[in-house]
Parts: sequence; C-alpha cells; structure tokens
Amino acid sequence: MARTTGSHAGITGPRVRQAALRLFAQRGYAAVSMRAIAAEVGVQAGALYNYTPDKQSLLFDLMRAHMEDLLTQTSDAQGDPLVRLKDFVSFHIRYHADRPDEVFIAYMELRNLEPENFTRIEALRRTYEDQLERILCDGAAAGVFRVSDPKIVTLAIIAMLTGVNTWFREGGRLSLDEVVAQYWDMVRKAVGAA
Amino acid sequence: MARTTGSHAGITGPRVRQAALRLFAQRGYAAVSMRAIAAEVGVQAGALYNYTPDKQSLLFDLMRAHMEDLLTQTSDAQGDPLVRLKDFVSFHIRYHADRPDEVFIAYMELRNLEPENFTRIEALRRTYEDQLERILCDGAAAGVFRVSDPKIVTLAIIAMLTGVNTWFREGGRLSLDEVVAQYWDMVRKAVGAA
DNA sequence: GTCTATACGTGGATAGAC
DNA sequence: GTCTATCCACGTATAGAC
Repeated sequence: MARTTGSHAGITGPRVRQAALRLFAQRGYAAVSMRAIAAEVGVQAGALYNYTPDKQSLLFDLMRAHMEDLLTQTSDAQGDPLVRLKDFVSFHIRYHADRPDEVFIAYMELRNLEPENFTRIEALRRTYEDQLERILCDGAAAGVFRVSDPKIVTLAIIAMLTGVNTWFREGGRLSLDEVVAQYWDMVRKAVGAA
Repeated sequence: MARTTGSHAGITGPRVRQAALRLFAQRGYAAVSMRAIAAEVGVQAGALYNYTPDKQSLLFDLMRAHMEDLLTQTSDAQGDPLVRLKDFVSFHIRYHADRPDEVFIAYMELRNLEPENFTRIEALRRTYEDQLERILCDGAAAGVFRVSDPKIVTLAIIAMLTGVNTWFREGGRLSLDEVVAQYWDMVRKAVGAA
C-alpha cells in the first residue's frame, strides 16, 4: 500500500493499537519489536512514539481496554439464578469468540506487565469473576444450585468456557450456537441445576 | 556460590535445563536471554552451547520431555469408565500441580516453537486428549455417561482441570485432595454419571 | 568443559530536519 | 506527524586460549 507523508491525526493511533494487538497475539509481546509494529502500520518506528510513550503502555492499554469493555457489557442483574447463569455462559463464549486476539493477550501476557499494571489488570479480572461467583452464591442460597464451594466452581467454569478459544474456528464443525448449547448443558449439570 | 573452573560432565547439563525451565516459565521464552540462563547456572553464556545446539532446542526438549513423561504415566486401561474417568481427573490435577513450570511452558510457548517442533508437540498433546475422549466414548457406549459430543467434552474437561494450575498453591485454603474431590464432583455431574 | 573476547544483528528510544 | 539517522544496550552464537 503506497503511503504519502502527511497528517493522519485520529487515524494512525487506532491503527497502531490494532497492529500491536495482532502482533502481540500472534508472536507474543516480547517477540514483537516496535519496528515490526511500525512496519505493519506503514510508518517508521519513531512515529509510533507520537501515540504511545513506550511499548509497555501499548500492552497495558490494550489489556485494560479489553477488560473494561468486558465489564461494561456485563451487569449485576437480579432475577432467576438459572437464567443469569445461562446468560453468563452464552455471553462469555460469544464475547470471547469475537475477540480472540484480545483474549489471548489478556491471558498470556500478564507476566509481561510491570507490577503496578499487573495489579490493575488483576483487579479487573477479579471483578469479572465475582459476577459469576455472585450468581452461583445466589443460586445456592435459593436452593437452585448444589455448589459446595462457589469460588472453585467459578474458576472451573471460567477456565472451561475460555478454553473454547483455543479450538473454536468460524466455519468449523460446530456453529457458535451449538457450542454454547453444549457448554451450557455441561455447566448446568455441573452446578447441579434441575 | 563460588564456582571453580573444571569438568562438570553430567552435572551442568541438567542444571542448564532446569534453569531454562524456571526462567522460561517465569518470564517467557522470548524474554529470557542465553546470558540469563548461564547466570542462573553459574557459567558463562558460551558454555551453554556444550549442552544445547541453540535456544530453540532447549525449549523444544523441555516441552517434549514433559509431554512424553505425561504419556508414559498414563495408560489405555480397560474397565469401568466411571473409575477410569475418576482416575484421569485425579491424575491430571495432581500431575500438573506437581509441575507448574513444565505445564506453563507447554501451554504458553507453543507459538515460539518452529513449525516442525510445533507439529511434534501438538501430536503428543492430541495423543493425551485422545485418552480422555476414549474414556468418554466408552462410557457413553455403555450408557454410563450422557455425552452428546465427546470431543467437546474432552476439551472442556481438560481446560477446566488444567485451569487449577492458575490458582492452586500448596498451603492455601484447600488441600490438593479437596481440590481433586471438588473437580471430580463437577466432572462426574457434567458427564451425566449417576 | 569453561573461559574471555568478539562478530554481528537487533532491540527500545530519541533528536532534529521537513 | 513522519522521516532519517543515530545512540547505546543487549541479543545469539562462535573462536580460540586454557
């Protein structure tokens, strides 16, 4: 793509983040150079520093944006725990399937965050997990679920659902609807729902 | 540790692999330099090349050793599918909990393998997954399990079980026995066993 | 078998011209 | 806002002395 020199305010910034996202997910943060990101965008390496103070901020901003977006799309709705659990399973699988790169980075690049950044991302993740734990506790209290240790079950369910991203491909043997149905069946049984 | 110059045949080799294992798991393959591994062992970088042709081989050998050890410790035993499934769950959790570094590398560093090495590791992983799938198919055929899609259930169970490694710590709130019991309870229910 | 020294490429980040 | 040029640290890997 031929590119002309000039002003691209408001265009290059997002393209930098998108290129970083793709490359970090594909090769890993440590294996991606600023030059590689610049090449993907179609600029020279120096130009990147108009959009990020450094490489670490690029990683952190991607992870924070992903986690915050995840949290804004969920809610602490009240109501039938069984319905809420089913909605959670469906939402989690679909949301993650739609954003494989973001999910991959959020899980794989935690150790490449500087300590302060790591703490902030972990807090966001904990907030998300708490939403599922809340559903399980409510269901257990209402006698709808048989869950002896909601914390463990929360982690087990999230690990199971997130695992879909390691193998699911659009156009494969199963549609996303079928995948959601299969996992909902397993989750429902695992929590002892009728 | 003061170290003298001299011969260490049969000693330094394992220490190199152990140092690489620890550092790769902690910081990631791409972020670990040969100098860092050498420093951990207590030798100069050049000396490492007496034990490995290059950094890539170091990674591949660690992953292959882990997967092959995993496979030698499992079997295609016949018998009651419910018993075999319970044994699988217990084995998987305990084996992985005992080797957090190996497990972490085996799951996180796949993308840093050269194509040929990647293919070989993936084949080993597939062999392991097939063992669980076989148990589920046998159980479904015998009417002991209600599993509509054994492939999906296999992947879901393995993801769930392997997830234990992200949070389990010796001396924490739960013992490993308790963790195994909790997960077995979930798996048993999820496959629809009585 | 390990050391020191080094070749040579690439890394993140900055300066200053345009 | 982007480019070119550059600084300097660090990367893998090798050569040759001991």
